[in-house]
Amino acid sequence: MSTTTTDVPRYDAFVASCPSRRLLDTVSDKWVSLVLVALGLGGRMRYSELSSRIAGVSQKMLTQTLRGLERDGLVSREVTPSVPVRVDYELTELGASLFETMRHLKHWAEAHMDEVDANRAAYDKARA
Amino acid sequence: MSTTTTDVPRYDAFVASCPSRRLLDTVSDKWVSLVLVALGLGGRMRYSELSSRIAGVSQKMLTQTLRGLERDGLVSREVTPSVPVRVDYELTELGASLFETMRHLKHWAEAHMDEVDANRAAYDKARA
DNA sequence: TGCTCTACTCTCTATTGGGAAGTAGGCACT
DNA sequence: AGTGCCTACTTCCCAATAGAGAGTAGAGCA
Repeated sequence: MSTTTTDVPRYDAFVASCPSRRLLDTVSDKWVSLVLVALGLGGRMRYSELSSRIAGVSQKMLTQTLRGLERDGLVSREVTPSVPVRVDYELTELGASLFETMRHLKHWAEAHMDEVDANRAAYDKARA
Repeated sequence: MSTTTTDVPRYDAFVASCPSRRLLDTVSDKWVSLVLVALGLGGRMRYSELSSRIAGVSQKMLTQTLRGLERDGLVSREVTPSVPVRVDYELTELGASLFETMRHLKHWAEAHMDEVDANRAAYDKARA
C-alpha cells in the first residue's frame, strides 16, 4: 500500500480557499510582527509599554492587533483590577513559535534597507 | 575609547520614522510572501505560471506585487519578445535571502491552522 | 466637584483590494 | 483585408479596510 496524498487533509496557502491563506494574511501584518517581536524580546508587557516600544502605533491599531492575536491564541491577556487598571500581555507558546520567524523578518528589513534603497533609486532612475 | 551607539546609524523598525518600518510593511504582505515562496520553490517562472500557482490572485495584484518586488530588487524580470510576449520572473540574491523566512511564515500558517481555529472557537464561545 | 490615570472605543476620512473589462502587438486563418 | 487569439498587462469602479484623533469608563485623590 502506497502512501498517497489523500492520507491527510493538508493545508496549502497557495490554494485560494484554504483557511491557511487567510491566516497567512492576518499574520502578514506590520503591527503583528512588531508586537510579536516586542513581546518576544521584552517578555510580559503592559499595554502602555507596548505602545511606547512600538513608536507611532495608534491606540486603535494596537488594541485591534492585540485582540486579534489574543483570539488566535498567540498572546495572553491578563487584567489586574488595580487603580488604574493594569493589563499585561505575554506571548503564548503558540506565539513564541512564530517569534523567531518574525524576528528574522524585522531583522531582514533593517539589514537590507540600504540595498533596497539603492535598488529603488536605480530602478527609478532607469525609467525617469 | 568606548564604542558608543553613535558609531553606526542603525535601522530600527520600532522607530516610526525609520525607513525599515516602511520596508517591513511592504514585505509583510500576503501576496509578497506567496510570490517569494513560489519563485523560491519553483525557480524561474512565467507570469502565467505564477498566476496559476498562486490561485486566486488577480492580475492587478500580481502585477502590482511583482513591480514592487522588482523595484526593490527582490526579483528580476526578463522579457522575451516572442509572439506572444513571454515574461519570466526569478528571485535575485536579495530575494533569495528572504525566501527561507517567508517559507517559514507560510509553513507556520499551514502547520498551526488547526490550533488557531480551536483558539478562535474557544475565544468566541467564552464571550458569546 | 473635578482632575488624573490607563486602557480602550467610536467616528470619520483616505487608502486599498479586487473584479471586470479594456489595451497592445503580432501571427494565423479565411 | 479583416477577424480572432494569445500573453501580459492597465484602467475603472466600488466596497471594504486602515488609520488618526477624539471621546469614554471607572476609581482614587485633592
